[in-house]
Amino acid sequence: MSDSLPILPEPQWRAGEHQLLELGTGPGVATGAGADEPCLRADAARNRARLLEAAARLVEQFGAAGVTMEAVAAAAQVGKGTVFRRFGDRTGLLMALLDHSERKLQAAFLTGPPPLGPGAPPVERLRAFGVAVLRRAVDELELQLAAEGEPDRRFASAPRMVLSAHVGMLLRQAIPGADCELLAKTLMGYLDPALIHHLTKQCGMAPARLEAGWIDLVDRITGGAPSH
Amino acid sequence: MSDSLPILPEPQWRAGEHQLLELGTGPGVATGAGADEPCLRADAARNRARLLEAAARLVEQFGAAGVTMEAVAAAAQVGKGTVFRRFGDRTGLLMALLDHSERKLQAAFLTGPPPLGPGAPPVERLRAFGVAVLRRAVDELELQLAAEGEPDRRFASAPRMVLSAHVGMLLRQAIPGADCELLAKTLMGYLDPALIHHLTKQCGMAPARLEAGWIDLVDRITGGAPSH
DNA sequence: TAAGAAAACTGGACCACGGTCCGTTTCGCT
DNA sequence: AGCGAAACGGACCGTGGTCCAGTTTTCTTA
Repeated sequence: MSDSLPILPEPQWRAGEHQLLELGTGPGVATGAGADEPCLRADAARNRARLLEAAARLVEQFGAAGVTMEAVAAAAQVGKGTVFRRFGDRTGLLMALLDHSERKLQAAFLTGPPPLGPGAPPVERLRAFGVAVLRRAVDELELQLAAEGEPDRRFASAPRMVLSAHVGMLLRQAIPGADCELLAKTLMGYLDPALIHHLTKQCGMAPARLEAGWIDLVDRITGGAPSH
Repeated sequence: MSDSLPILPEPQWRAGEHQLLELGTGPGVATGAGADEPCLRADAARNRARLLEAAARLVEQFGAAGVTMEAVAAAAQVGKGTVFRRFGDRTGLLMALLDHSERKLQAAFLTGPPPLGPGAPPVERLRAFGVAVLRRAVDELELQLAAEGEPDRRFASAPRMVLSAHVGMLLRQAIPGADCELLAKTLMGYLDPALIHHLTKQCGMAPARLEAGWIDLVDRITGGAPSH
């Protein structure tokens, strides 16, 4: 009975998608639509590119709501099944669309210049981190919102976990005695796209106030730890 | 052309649903399936009760995923359109299902005994509040998760806003100078059902640690404000 | 380098579910 | 009883997601 099922279709979407920390290869950020797909058949890679391009076109034309799996497939002249095979589900496609700026952010705080990157004291890096995420959010808000899938996958997504781990690391440096894992989740909660959307778009709060709120929050949580 | 549309279907689902603070009528908590629908036609009220009962049955039988609008309608011997007319959408139905415990919680911290209710110092009330929400979450986790609809409605839902407002009020008492609205959202983020699910079910974190984390968080944010 | 086989990919038919619409029925009031 | 408003119910639609038969690519072997 074990030979009838062909070893599971093997979810190979996720190959090359939002990987966690694989950016020790080159000096800077990937230059956009370069060669970043390691092991993908020629036609598959081609179709993947066409799908992403089509999806991006749909986004800027009709907004995130216009990114329908069938529409993307049609626009890319590809079968619907192909879209799902490549990206798993709608959420996966949207996340792939966000992947580029995601990596840019990761590179910035992992290997970039201070105060975001290494070199500055942790509390200062924390402050810069939040501001960077907030600024990035105001651009891609719609996409980021649409990319939030089921509630239980929100926190399990690779990009979110990278950010959370980074915050946790900085917190451990700033306040070694605390439960930094939990505090990191709290800080990340402040940067939830849905919250940002709610506060800026529905409550009409100015982004500057959000940034100030982040600074204040970091200071409170780190309890006036030495910032330099 | 203006007489053809009957003045808008008038979204009267929400009548009697998760209202904000209407609980000054009785001494204690509503006794379950009592008379809490003010203005609803007889057949409508009857069907509403049948629908809720059917939905609850489905939840305990197949879990929240089993609460399909068609299944609920069928189980209640009612047309599908009726379900939508009454509850607006799936989210509305799930929220109605949670309404009861929601009101119990609200009553507890609004008019109940200290330390949750009025009478205790604000910081202490904050601590008790978080613990209460965390404890409630471990029961209804699945339902609460399922009831989270679109990301942009998460923060706009009436129950969530009530809790947030309450936390904000306590914070204003504890730390008058701060941006308490923002800090309240942060604290509420810690109590996000999706986060609780992630930490307890996916990361295997013990609820006790979450509760301790809440206490710590409150203390950090209120900056050692007098707790008595 | 050519041929053959296995693995991987493709694409569209198919399904389930959320949500809408509108003709029909029931209720509550006078 | 009669009337208008409200509620009912199920046909209908769009979309996310699955499945599998057929095709293409790549690997192996000669």
